[in-house]
Amino acid sequence: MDLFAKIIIDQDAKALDRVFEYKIPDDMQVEVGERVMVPFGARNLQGFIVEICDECSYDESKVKPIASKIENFPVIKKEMLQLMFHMADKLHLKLASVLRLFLPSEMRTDKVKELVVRQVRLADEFEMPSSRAVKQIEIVEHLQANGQQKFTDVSNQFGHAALSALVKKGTVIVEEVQEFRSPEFDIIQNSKRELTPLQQRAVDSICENKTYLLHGVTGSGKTEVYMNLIEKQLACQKTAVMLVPEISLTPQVLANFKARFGDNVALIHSGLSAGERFDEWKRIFFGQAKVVVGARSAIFCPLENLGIIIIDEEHEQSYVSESNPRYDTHMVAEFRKNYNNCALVLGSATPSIESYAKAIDGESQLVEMPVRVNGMEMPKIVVIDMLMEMRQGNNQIFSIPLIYELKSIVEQKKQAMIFINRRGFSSFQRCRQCGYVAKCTDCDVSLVYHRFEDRLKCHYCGKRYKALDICPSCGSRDIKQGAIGTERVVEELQKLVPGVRVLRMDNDTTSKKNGHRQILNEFKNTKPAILVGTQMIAKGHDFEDVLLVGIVDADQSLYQSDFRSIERTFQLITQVAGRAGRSAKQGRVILQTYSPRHYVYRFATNYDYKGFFKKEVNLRKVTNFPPYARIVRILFTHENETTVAQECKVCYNQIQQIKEKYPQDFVYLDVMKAPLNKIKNKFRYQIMMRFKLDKADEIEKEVYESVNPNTKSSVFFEINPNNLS
DNA sequence: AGCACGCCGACT
DNA sequence: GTCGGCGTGCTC
Repeated sequence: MDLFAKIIIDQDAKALDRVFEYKIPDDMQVEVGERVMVPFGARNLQGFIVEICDECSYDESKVKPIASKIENFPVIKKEMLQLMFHMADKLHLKLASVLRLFLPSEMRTDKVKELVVRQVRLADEFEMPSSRAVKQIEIVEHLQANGQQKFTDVSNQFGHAALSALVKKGTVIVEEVQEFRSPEFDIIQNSKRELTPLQQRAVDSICENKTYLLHGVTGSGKTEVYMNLIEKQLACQKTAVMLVPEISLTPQVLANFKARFGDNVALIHSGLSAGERFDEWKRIFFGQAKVVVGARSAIFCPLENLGIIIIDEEHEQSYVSESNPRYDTHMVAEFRKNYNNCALVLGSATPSIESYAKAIDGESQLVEMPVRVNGMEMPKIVVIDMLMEMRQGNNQIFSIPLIYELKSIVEQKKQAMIFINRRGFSSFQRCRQCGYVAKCTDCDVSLVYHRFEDRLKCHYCGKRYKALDICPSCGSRDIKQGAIGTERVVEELQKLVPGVRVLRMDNDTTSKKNGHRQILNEFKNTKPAILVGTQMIAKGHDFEDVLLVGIVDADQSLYQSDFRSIERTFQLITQVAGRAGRSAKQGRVILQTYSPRHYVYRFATNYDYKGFFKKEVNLRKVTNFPPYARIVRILFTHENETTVAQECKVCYNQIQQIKEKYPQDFVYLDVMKAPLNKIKNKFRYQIMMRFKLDKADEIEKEVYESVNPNTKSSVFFEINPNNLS
């Protein structure tokens, strides 16, 4: 009987986003998940088998046979196939574009790369070639000196003829070997430590196949808890994935895991070369690596028999992919947890409002670690009112108290960090006399200043306002758009605090290879020293001699046009503060702000997460924002502006009809140009909507289905987007 | 996506 | 006459 295969063509095009049916040749054995070549129109394309059946639903006379297999095993495992359908359905992504997330790019680029490498080595016993065969002798000597080599390398270096002659004689043996390049890492000793009772309790309470929220203050030793949980799983023959924000995957962290888990661990991070990445993937795929530690995309690793999934710093927005295909790591982790019937641990010192709300509602289990391992107090945070500083005649970046503290640090030959809060590129307008910042009357988020139009705009509803020239609150004309660059801060510091080494760490200085490590090493060995940097200094570096942390302009993240901006500010302060006083001496944090009375600073300085959560979650409830509402953004892009605008409008009209069906649920619906109206010569228009949760799934589904799949524009869906652009 | 088919303008 | 522009439509 004839067999047929349903195949997804590996092309990222809307028109091909469905299964195509092919006949399986009688002499071909295939399985679901395998990668094959198929004739497609005039071409031969790669495809993935997603189903095998004994009849076909397409006109049988038009069905072509599969041309050939690419590997002889399924590259996409069953779980991932289900995940593909799940993601494509929930996030409205193209099937092929989801599949591409599951495979290292090396497998697609360059026609087809082999999973195994042909290697040559000398036979155990052989006769030396005759003295006339110069090339052959060279090869034998080369192999004697260097051991096993790649077939292609030897053949390129010494010529194919000589090598195959040796193979024919049996002098050289060809083998197909998995060759793994292992990534470089610092060698350190296994730092396994005795657990504190609190850590032990956390480890013990995470034992079921549930979702856990591990809320542990900075310095409470969450990493040690994770490592113990992973060891527990390894002991019962299970595997583990641990996700860490890319920015935290420092050489030190990687070395720690390597020291603890040795060859059992595969590390996936952006510093790997393409080849190394592919090799790590192979080790995972074939079961040699049982633990995977990596950034966001590691959630797609082909581990089988998962026992635990850990998402460290779960509140980090980098867990939401912002380029296509857009996905949310939490959602994928939840799927894999259910499929493998294993535990999912979300860890953070400052959980996202959404995750903490779930724990409070009993959807996940809350595990708390409220005390630091070394029993130290959290550093004291001092709030400096920059408006007051200005009124007293200080117009500089640094407040008098901060300069004073910095000088004192230099005298003591200790260290300090200066954190520059710089998020995104959008800027707000602020009155320098009273601290007033303009907000949208409809959305309760800060307005973004658009220099080009000299207007203020709300990025949630598109409402436009006149730019400020007189402050509506105090009548002053002293209004500024403020964002401070790292270079300027360094310059100022060198002027104000002479005789100290000032190091800078930001995207510019860390872009070259190992830049990150170099700067941190230099900082470590220089005293006194000041390290100036952006987000990347906020994460997990422990320097014993850092006794002071300065936060230059905390408000930068507070007045982003984003409903999560207040929460993010709280998270940043807590994290940055955690850098000070990691050793015996208590640290100090100086926080400069123009809005000293904002509630976020009150809660942050008291390290009162729960108080902050209560206040914030209540605000979200009253103003109808997540987790009490859902925001959906549909983005249309096309090179022809009339086309996008028109197609977007048509879609909007459709959704307006849905809105009429659910008048109680819609809080907001509008069409507008996207904040970034044109990118790479493509115009961007968007529909923004917000509706209450009760019927959110139902409404969302109707909204998805109302979008015409045949538009010329590309259409992207985003749910509760982080930043709008 | 990419390739064929097809229907209009300007060139050896 | 025909070469070639890129709009439209199809690929199991």
